[in-house]
Amino acid sequence: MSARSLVVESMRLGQFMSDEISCALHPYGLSIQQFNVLRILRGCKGTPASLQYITSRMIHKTSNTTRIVDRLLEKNLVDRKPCLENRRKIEISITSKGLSLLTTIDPVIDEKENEVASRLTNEELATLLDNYKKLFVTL
Amino acid sequence: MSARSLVVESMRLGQFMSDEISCALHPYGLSIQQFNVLRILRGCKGTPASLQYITSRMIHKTSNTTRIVDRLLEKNLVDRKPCLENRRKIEISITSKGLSLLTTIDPVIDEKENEVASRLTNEELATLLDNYKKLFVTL
DNA sequence: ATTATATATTTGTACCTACAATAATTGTTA
DNA sequence: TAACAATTATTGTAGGTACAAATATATAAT
Repeated sequence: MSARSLVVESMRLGQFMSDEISCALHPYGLSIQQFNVLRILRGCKGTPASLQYITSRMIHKTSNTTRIVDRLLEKNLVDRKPCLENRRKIEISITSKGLSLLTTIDPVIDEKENEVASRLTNEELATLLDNYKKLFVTL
Repeated sequence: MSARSLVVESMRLGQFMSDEISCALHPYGLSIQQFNVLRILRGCKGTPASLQYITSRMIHKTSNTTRIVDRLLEKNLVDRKPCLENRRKIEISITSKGLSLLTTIDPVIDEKENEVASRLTNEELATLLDNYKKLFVTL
């Protein structure tokens, strides 16, 4: 019986977290996936990323990264150039407009994350993350 | 730092659970949401449900239940009738075809749920569910 | 070198989510 | 009762997910 609860409540919690972040991002016109891609690109510190690399770091592994990047391009938050060494690849990088948008959003997301996490003690949080690891040993 | 992990890993876990179930449902041509609606209707034990009621019991609160029910109707898994007492409402019920499909699928889902849950001891599972409750006290 | 295979991205389609607007019906109230 | 508000469901639209197929390029094999 609690096997079912585990599955259902995990999905509910994931949805809850996703809703919290989506809602905080809404005023900035970014979806959670667009935000994610921007943060991945910032983490590259200037080195442009391929679509493949971005996809590998996303939560939804089968997201269609091409189309998410399309929307970031329309807003001039990222650049897209063909890769000269390997013409199958494209090089995607965050623009200064994208970086400054992230700088604005950062504290908002940090606060939201801390607010949610504050409902658990440090010990509870550590235990929870530990149990997560046991649950998806796959991959 | 682990505040961010909490949010991100909770989303990942939710996605993982959702993928596991979706994958198990795939051979039966049902999406996880369609399956959910069928199970909600079975729980009504003959009493037809309104769209509103179904929506209130779904994981994604803003799902467009009208359109999910449309797809179940096309497959003759549910019935839809206008409600005579309140003509704004409609009455949705599961058909015998829907019930027998659920009977077929039940053991497959049970096994999947048990398989995932078996990665934790009973005590870990109880602790996990307990922490979930602390996390979404909202609503 | 030509063919086959692998890699990297794009495109297509069905379904879903989120949000807003609309329409129909019912309830309330002045 | 007429006007206004609330309830219930439907429709519209933009963005996303999942899966499969297509395209282009690169690498390997014969």
